[in-house]
Amino acid sequence: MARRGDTIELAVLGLLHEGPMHGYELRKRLNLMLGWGRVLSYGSLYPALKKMLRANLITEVSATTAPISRRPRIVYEVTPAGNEHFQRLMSEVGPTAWEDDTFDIRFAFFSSTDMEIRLRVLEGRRSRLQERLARVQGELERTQAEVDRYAAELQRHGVESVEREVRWLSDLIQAERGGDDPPAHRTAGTT
Amino acid sequence: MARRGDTIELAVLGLLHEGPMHGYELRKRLNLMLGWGRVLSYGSLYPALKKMLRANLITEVSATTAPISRRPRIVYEVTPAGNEHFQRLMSEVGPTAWEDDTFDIRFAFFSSTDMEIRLRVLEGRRSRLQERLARVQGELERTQAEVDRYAAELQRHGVESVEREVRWLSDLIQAERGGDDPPAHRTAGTT
DNA sequence: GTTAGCATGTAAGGAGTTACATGATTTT
DNA sequence: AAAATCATGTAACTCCTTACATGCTAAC
Repeated sequence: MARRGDTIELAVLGLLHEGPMHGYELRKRLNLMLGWGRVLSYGSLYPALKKMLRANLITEVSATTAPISRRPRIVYEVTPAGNEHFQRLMSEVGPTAWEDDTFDIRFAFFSSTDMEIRLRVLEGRRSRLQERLARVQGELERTQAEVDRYAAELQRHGVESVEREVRWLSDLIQAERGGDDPPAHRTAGTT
Repeated sequence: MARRGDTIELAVLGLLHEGPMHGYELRKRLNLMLGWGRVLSYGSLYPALKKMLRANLITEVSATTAPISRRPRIVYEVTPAGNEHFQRLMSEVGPTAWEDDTFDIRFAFFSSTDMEIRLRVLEGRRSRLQERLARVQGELERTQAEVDRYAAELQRHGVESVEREVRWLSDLIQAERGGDDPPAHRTAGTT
């Protein structure tokens, strides 16, 4: 049930979807992919991998194309169970499912799910943002007594950013619905 | 030296700058102010307040305007030591000082510091973002082999957002330098 | 041959959340 | 009088980061 810390699990399963990989590489790819927030450390990746091994979500694969002499790199592969788990995590709509990190990871691996789920995630994220927007703007109207200038500017910028993201999500939702080639540039004027 | 968890401390001191407040209210104000990221819980606020009491950064103040019958609300006030600490934290440029949360809090309390520090923080944040931008774009050129469509769209959106923030920061820096009234646009002449 | 980067791991600790526990006050 | 909200707190737990520990391989 989509606990907070399943983020790594989701990311690892998603990446391994592209093919077998070892820990070090997994970490690099991930940090590049989510380079704007926090960065993943070995201290959390390796234990997570072991845990996933034990849970039979991934298996070690003995170097297919590996030159023999290298330091024993442990290459992992998704198991069928892992795949199921991935699909389940992707489709789950727990309370934390729309938070920033979680959303980004889900989005990054959209290719590995179907449209139904993509739409659910996109729409869920959008409503969540719109709720926040409404709440903040409502509370601002009531509390507006004395607003510090800088604090106000921060608010304004925040609101603007969220509004931008809402528009972005709307475009993506339309693209999904219209069956367009996923995202990139919106072609003008289809419904 | 600006550890990660001084965030709450900074926020509390900054808010109490506006006048005495009790815990519950502190929390509400804070969550409104930083409503877009994580939300502060009692479980972290109250212990932090106690710790700050012990460190003599704040003191309990026995209800100035308080109607007597209410449940004993513990109202806090900044001490001179707390004020010094606040100023020190604000001006400190530790490795975590430019991360999202920390930056937002600092920015929100800009009114309580002087321009020199404001510029340092704004410029620091901007360079940090520009570095990230350069690094990511560099790595993208090298790794460009097969980029998944959705992953690429996420990247694009991320880059765009960061670029926007850089422009925002640049405007603010110019305003500070020019001695303009702080931010982008000014609500008619209050204060 | 020594530094830099690849590669895997562990132990300790920080920071904050959840859930629990309590009780007053205001609103319905 | 019940429900909501104000108000303060504690304990357990989760997740992650930091720092440490190790050793191989490539480049200079």
